[in-house]
Amino acid sequence: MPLTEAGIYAAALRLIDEDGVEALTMRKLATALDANPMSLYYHVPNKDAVLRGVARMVGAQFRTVKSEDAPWQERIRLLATDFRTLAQRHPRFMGYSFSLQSDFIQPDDPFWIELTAILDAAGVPHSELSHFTALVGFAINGVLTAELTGTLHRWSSLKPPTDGEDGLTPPGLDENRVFHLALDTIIMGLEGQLAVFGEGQGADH
Amino acid sequence: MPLTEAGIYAAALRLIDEDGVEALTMRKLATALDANPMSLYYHVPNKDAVLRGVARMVGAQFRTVKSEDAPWQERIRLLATDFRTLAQRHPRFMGYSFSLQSDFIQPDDPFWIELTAILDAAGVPHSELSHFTALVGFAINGVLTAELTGTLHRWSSLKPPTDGEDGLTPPGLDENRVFHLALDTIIMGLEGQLAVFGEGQGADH
DNA sequence: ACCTGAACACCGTTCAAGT
DNA sequence: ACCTGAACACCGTTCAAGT
Repeated sequence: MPLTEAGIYAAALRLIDEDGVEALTMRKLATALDANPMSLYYHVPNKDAVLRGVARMVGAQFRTVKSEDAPWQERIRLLATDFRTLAQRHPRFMGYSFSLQSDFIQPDDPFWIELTAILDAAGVPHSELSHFTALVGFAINGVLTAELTGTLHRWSSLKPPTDGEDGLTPPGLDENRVFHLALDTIIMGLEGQLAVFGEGQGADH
Repeated sequence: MPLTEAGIYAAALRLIDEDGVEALTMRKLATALDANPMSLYYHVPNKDAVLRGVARMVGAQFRTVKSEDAPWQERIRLLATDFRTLAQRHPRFMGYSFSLQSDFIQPDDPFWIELTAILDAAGVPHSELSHFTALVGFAINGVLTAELTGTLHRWSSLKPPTDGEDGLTPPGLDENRVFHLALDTIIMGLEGQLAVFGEGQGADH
C-alpha cells in the first residue's frame, strides 16, 4: 500500500480518534503507515496541512436532510442534531477543531450556509442575517464543544442526586438534555427577536 | 529579584499576552525571568502547573457587582459583560483556556456560582438548575470564544457592505453587536422557558 | 533552601542523496 | 517520481551535583 495524501489524512484521523489531537505526531503517523517519517513530507507540506486535510475530510462527511418546507424551528433542530451526530463520530478531533477554531471554521461551510438560509427563511432581516447566524452557530458550538471535550460530563457528575434516587444519571442522558434545552432556548429566543422585528416594522409603516 | 511561584505565573501571563499560549515554553519563560530553565522546576512541578497557575491568577481578578435586587435579566447581562471585559484583558489566554477547557473551567468558579444563583432567583426549577446554568454559560462561552480567537472577526469582514455604504464596519463594533444579540436572544429564550414552567405548574395543580 | 549542567527522550522540518 | 539518512534546532523533564 503506497503512501497517498488521502491515506495520510485517514491514518491521522484514526490516530486522533484513538489518542486525541495532542498525541498526533508526524513520526507516529509515519510508523502507523509503515513508512519512514520523512516520506510523509513528499505528499504533504507539514503537520498543519495534515490537520487541515483531516478537517476537510471530516467536514465532507456532513449531510443534512434538505427539508425546505418544514417550519424553520424544525429545520434548525434538524441541522443542529445532524451536525451533532457527525461531531460525535470524531469527538476528539471535532472538540479540538471547534475550540482551536483558528482556521477550521469557515463561513462557506455547508453548515453555515444552511443555517443562514434557514434564518433568512425565518424572517431575519438581511442586515442582521450574518449576526444572527454567528450568534446561533457559535452558541450551539459552545454547548457542543463542552460536550465533546467532556467538560459537560465532568459537571453533571457534580449534580445533586434527583431527590432520593440512586444519584447516578445514565451516561450521556444529561448531555442530551442540555443540548436540546439549549436548542429550545435559542429557538424561543429567536421567536422573540422575530416578534420584535415585526413590531418595529408595524410601527414604521 | 529571586524566583517565586507567583512571579513565574506573572511572567508566563505576560509572555502569553504577547505571543499566545502556544508560544509559551519553559525555556523562554526562564530566560524572560533571567533564570536557568531548570530553576523553574524547583518552584513549579511542570508546565501544566504553570498554565493552571496562570488560570488561577486570571480567574482571581474576576469581579462582578452584586446586584441582587435587580431583575434577573439585568443581572445576567451584567455578569456576562463583566466576564467579557475580564476575558478581553487577556484574550489569548482566555481564548485558549475556554476552548481547551479540559481542566480550567470548574463549576465552583465565581462566574458559575453567580450564574446559578441568578437562574435560581429567576425561577428555574431546582431539578433543572444545573442544566440551565450549563446551557447559558457554555452558549455565552461559545460566542465569547469565537470573539477572542478572532473567528468572529474573520467572519464579519465577509459581511455584505451595508447597502451602498463604504462597506467597512468599525473594528470591534460587529463583535459587540453579536455578543449583545446573543445575550438578548438567550434571555428571551429563558423567559419563554420560564413561562412554560409556569404553565406546567398551573396545569398540575 | 535554592540553583545548575549534563543528559534523555522526544518533537517538526530541511536537504542532499539515494532508487 | 518517490523515498531515505543524517542533521538541525528546538521541546519538557530528570537527576545528580553544586552552593
